[in-house]
Amino acid sequence: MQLLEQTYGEVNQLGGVFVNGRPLPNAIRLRIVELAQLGIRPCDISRQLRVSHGCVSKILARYNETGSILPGAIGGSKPRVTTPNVVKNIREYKQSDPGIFAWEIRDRLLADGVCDKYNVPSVSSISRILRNKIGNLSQPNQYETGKQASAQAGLSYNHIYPYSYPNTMSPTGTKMGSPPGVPVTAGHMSISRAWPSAHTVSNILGIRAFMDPAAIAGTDGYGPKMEDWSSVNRAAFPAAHAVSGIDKSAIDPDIKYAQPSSTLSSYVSACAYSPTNQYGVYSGPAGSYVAPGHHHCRDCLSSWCCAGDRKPPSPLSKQQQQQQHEDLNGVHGASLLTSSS
DNA sequence: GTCGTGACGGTTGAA
DNA sequence: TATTCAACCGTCACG
Repeated sequence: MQLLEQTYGEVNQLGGVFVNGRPLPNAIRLRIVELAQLGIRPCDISRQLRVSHGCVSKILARYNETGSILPGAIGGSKPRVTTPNVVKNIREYKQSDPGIFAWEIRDRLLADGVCDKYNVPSVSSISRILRNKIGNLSQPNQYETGKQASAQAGLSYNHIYPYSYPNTMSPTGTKMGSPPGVPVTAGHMSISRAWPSAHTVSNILGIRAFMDPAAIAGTDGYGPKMEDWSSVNRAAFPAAHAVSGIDKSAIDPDIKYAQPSSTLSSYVSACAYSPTNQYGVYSGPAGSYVAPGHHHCRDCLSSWCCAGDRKPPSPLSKQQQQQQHEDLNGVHGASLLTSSS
């Protein structure tokens, strides 16, 4: 079924081919951003590329926000927050105070700096940890009659406050009424989610090539899995990148999969579809008109890591525009981007 | 006509 | 191994 869809795709109202549930090929995503930066209106981009305007809007918004044209990481789960260290600390808290509530444990994890607000386990997770992992310490099987005190402590909050405590927690997760001045993990904003990002160095280093022609030529392009995509991000473009002084790429949590090692043949960040199907369709001059003068950081092999060197957009030459126009015509015509200058 | 947004049906992959 | 769940996707329709 899935294979069928990937093979044939679907056709939207504009006549464009897409695969439901799957991201557009990076070539098209890139083109959307390119055209937008050329001043072409989203509605025109939508028509030219035969991509729904909602999608164009979404991709552009995402690009403006994160600096990446890449889709986010599809599937999977968030990284586990119940690391051994966290469990260990929870165990200690529980041992020292068998009647401690899960939300109190959560607060203590924050206060003690074991976790920050981005990776602190939820109250329900803590409850689960207490129940499953260290329940035998102070929260024995509820069928047991012994150890009543601790067991009751464990049961009590489960019965009264099953999992959520909206009235006892501040928006920051700080327990209401906790002593003022208790540190609640500040300064982790840049960490974002613990979820690995497409914009991690490992991803960038894994870039092998920019475009998979199959991804551009037709629905075959949807075949590669998301984890095989690598960073095609704002680094390829000269537009503003940092927001509020923060390099968004650094905090962008999009993709979580490292890419196979490779070289960057162009400052246009690579888009590795599948490792076995990577061609530098966009690796050459095509990138030149995308971001004239912008080059990889040679130290990190990333075009985005050094956000500071991003340059403002430069207008295309007529020749470049002509080439781009030709490229555009091929986006949905299976002949896209075989060359550009 | 353009654009932002939410619902929807779908895919994906870790747990 | 199969299922569940929560992330994401692009399209579509609406305002």
